[in-house]
Amino acid sequence: MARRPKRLRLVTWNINSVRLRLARLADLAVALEPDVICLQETKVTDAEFPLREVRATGYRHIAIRGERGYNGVAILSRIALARIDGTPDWCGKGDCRHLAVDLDIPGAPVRLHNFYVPAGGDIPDPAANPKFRHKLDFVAEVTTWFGNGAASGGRQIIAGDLNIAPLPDDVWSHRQLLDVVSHTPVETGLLGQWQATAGGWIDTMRHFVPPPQKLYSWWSYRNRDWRLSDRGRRLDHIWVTPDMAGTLKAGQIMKDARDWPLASDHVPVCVEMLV
DNA sequence: ATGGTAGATATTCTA
Repeated sequence: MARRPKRLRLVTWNINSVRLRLARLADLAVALEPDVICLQETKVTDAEFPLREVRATGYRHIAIRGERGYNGVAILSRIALARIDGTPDWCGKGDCRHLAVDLDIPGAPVRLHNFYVPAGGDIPDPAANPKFRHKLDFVAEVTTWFGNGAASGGRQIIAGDLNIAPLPDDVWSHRQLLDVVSHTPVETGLLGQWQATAGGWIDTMRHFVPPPQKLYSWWSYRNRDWRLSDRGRRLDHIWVTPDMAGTLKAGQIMKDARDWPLASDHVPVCVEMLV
């Protein structure tokens, strides 16, 4: 007898401090009713992670990898999950930028990766800027890892703040951002190589909203009126392996979240699948 | 060309 497909609504959100924005997380849970939420920049150690408050929003299954003050990723789920141990220590830095879990969908498991790629600093020159060097090395290492078989063996999802806006219509001005970290050709080229692993990951937001429509997920705090100037970039992504193409049902970027009280500079990105 | 804001932490770093 055929298995009844399960709705999987997945959100990725750079929350920029989970402790500061717990109320916004609860709002997100009510507004979108995601089954799984991938968070980046939780900025909290595992010992200090607000587990009780997050469980109270309805997410009983939680995987966390955090450190003090910076970085930090978490996966919150209504679906049971099993954490994947032994993922690489990217660039040997011991920082908290990647979590992988298997979602317990009976008869149809899905592996989920949550990434927070280094932002890369201000100067797009790896010789002059170690943060940019780190970013390029990080993406290259991840690409090698997936290319060497980490992506083989079934359905997988990559979600997270990849800190790269790959397409010309993923930024407010392609021409003006070619020299700006997040949209330089070396970065978009490397991201393309990563995306080409696993037989070609599907960019789910662009599956639903193809170019030349503009699509952003981040607006700087430094713009006085973010909506008026609309100088956005699409830094947050959800990719799926090609064998999941038929599961994609809807996608949306929750732009209104940028106007929430005490907003993050990133907004939630959401995809719905029937898996 | 510059500086603008935000968060965690400690008076500076990261984004």
